[in-house]
Amino acid sequence: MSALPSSRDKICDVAEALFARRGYSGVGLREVADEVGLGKSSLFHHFRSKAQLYCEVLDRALGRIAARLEPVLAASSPPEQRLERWIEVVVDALAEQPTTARLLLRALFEEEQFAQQPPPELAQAEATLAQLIAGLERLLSEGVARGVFREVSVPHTVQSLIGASVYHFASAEVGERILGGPLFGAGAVASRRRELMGLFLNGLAARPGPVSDTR
Amino acid sequence: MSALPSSRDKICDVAEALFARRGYSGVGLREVADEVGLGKSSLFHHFRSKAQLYCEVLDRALGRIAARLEPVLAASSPPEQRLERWIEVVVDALAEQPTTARLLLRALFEEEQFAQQPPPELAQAEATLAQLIAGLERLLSEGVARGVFREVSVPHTVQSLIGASVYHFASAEVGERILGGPLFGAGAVASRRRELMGLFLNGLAARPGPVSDTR
DNA sequence: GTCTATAGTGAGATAGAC
DNA sequence: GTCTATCTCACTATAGAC
Repeated sequence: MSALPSSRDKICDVAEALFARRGYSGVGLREVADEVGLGKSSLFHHFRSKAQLYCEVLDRALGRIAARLEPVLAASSPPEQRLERWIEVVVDALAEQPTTARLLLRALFEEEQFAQQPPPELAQAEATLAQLIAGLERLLSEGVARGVFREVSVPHTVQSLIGASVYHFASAEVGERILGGPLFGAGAVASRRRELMGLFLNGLAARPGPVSDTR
Repeated sequence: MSALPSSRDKICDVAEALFARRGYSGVGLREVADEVGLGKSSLFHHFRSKAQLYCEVLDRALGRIAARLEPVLAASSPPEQRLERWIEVVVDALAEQPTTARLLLRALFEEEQFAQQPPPELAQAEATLAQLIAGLERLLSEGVARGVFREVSVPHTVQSLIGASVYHFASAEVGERILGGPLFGAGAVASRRRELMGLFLNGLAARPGPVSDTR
């Protein structure tokens, strides 16, 4: 499917890269059009407005993550294994498409821009996000209820997981300076997976002692 | 000191709030001037350009954090206690000035805007940040060396600490929906402190078992 | 130190030919 | 479905009176 990308898809791809780099207000449609190889006005045949284009790009990116997380959140394996898989899938998804983390982290800040007249696509993106969060909350609550996790605050743990995973891959030059190398290299990504699993599985483990690797 | 804020300070205060909310490109000097109660042109008597104003605002915010963290990073207490203090100070600093976290997290993304002609104030902000990170790395390395922390990757742990603390207070509506209440209320802030300490002290604790609260 | 006026540029969006 | 031309508006920044 989709062997030949339509103009619409090409516009979205280009816009996603630009929005991720410079944010909503930092990107001009002129720049998008030029990079796609179209005139500026042609964009308005595919999208009603810049806001709609942005929200569609955002929804696409969230949808990609949601699609990969769905099987993890629906699984019936024990919570600590599901959390391990969650971290693995999220890290891999963010690492494969370097634009995603920045786009999503920026989206936190840009929602205000659409507070007045939110395009319908925004509501869909928000619904997707709400579903993702609810799934993660269920996973954590179950772990706490079963006594395999400490009695942490589930919402705060969700925040920490999002922060530690999304921020890292969005941190660009600052992150590369801290790591002393590229964020998206295979080695760095594998390290991130390992470190996040270690931090959260040990950090959430119920009193007796740290959780040993289950594999 | 500074009982009477100068125009310069007022401009910085207003600009900080706006930059935090809408980012560099999302803010017009017109809006800043109106809110300060000045004409647009008057801003240029205090700042050479919008870029310089932004970088000065950023440096100010970073300086506030650095000033509070300095004694923590210079202390000679054991690493796990210093980490506890680090979390406490960072959470309190971010909580007291709600604009700070958003401004700093956004700054990650906006550095590219000044890549061509970076104002001198930007270099100072970067130096301050580098110092902060170096101090945190020292703290963690020492903990690992003494065997009180697991053999984690120090740079990755720095990233996780930044992500989990800064992201949280920058997460705005998304975070409030997850928490089910305000981010900056006294209770929520205390919870955040507690949860972060629990996560990181347990998550970093060396093999035998979780760290007990030292107070 | 603040103002008005304005230069000069580029933005998002529309109309209508092809 | 893409184009050219154009509208309207906002932006950063400057010049110069007060």
